[in-house]
Amino acid sequence: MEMNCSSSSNERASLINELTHGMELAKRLRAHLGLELPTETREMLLEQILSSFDKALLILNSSGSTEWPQNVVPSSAMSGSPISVTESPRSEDFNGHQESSRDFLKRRKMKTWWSEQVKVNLENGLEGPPDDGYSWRKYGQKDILGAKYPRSYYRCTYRSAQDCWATKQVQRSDEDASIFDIIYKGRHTCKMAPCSKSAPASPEKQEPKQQTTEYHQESNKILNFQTGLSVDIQNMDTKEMAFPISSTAFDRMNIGNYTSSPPTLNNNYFYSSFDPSFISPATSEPNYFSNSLCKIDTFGGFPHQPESDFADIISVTTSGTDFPTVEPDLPLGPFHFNPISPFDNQGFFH
DNA sequence: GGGATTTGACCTGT
DNA sequence: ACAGGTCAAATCCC
Repeated sequence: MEMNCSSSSNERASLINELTHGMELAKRLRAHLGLELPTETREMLLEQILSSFDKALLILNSSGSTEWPQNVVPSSAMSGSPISVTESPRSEDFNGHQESSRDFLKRRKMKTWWSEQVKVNLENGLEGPPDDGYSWRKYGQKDILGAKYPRSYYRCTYRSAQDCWATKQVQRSDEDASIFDIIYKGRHTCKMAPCSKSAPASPEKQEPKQQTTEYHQESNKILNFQTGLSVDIQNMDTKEMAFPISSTAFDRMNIGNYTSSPPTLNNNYFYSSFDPSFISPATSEPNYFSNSLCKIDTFGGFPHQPESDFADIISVTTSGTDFPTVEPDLPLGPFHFNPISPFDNQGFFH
């Protein structure tokens, strides 16, 4: 899966093709979405997915590299999206691409945490948020002042084994017990155990004394909840729709038939999905995507950073809608490390 | 018995 | 001093 600066034009063309394909997928998804999300939210999410692809194409085109295929149709012209990139407060610079891609990337590398709200269908017996595809170990629970429910703290099961420092906090919403606020900190650097593990992860017990075995029993459903289990993203904090594509949103687009992936992988998710070496022509092959993701070597160096580094929070908004987590001290964020990142292209940075 | 969870103690920042 | 976050021994569960 090595795909570095010397990637061939063909590979880049594939990347763009996949981006284009992804956009088409999003559009299809928009057409077939269920009724779980409020219409507004659903539309917003999807439009952002589309506009994000839009931006990705823009970035590719504005990379300045003449090596890039020019057959990309940037902008909404292709997506037909009624919402342009100006939708995002911080993306306005993208209009007329006044903002350089580098500047754009600079902005993107700030956030070290992100949150999302997950709504569960209590009727299904779930006591906690859905399995997000990772294996978490609970290491603490704390009553939070003014909060109705305690906050649970989780860390990656493979913290010691693989030096993976991803953590998350889960707290049930005061207003709506079916909503869980999940804050992810750090990204997974672990090469996860087989994603096939329908495993379990985060049976958040938010209500003391309540058992959550039902949650585990529902894990299979969770892994397929795109097909019906109502675990919805509600992270539509519109205060900062800066970067429309949310990993979670993207994941939930179901490229790879896996819809509950956490943002932590998302950068990898995002790009890997366009990696010709990872993706089969039929991107919808069940599990293929997920498995390939699991094998992605994530951004080097990160795992060795103390957890406290994650506290370097720049943006204070929730927003699973943001492109998540890029280490502030990483020179170029995810793009820098992603093997297929167009931004590794020398032409782009130099 | 081993891994996961619980929970009081401890640490850290404000 | 207080609240939030983490540790780690005790406990639970398979």
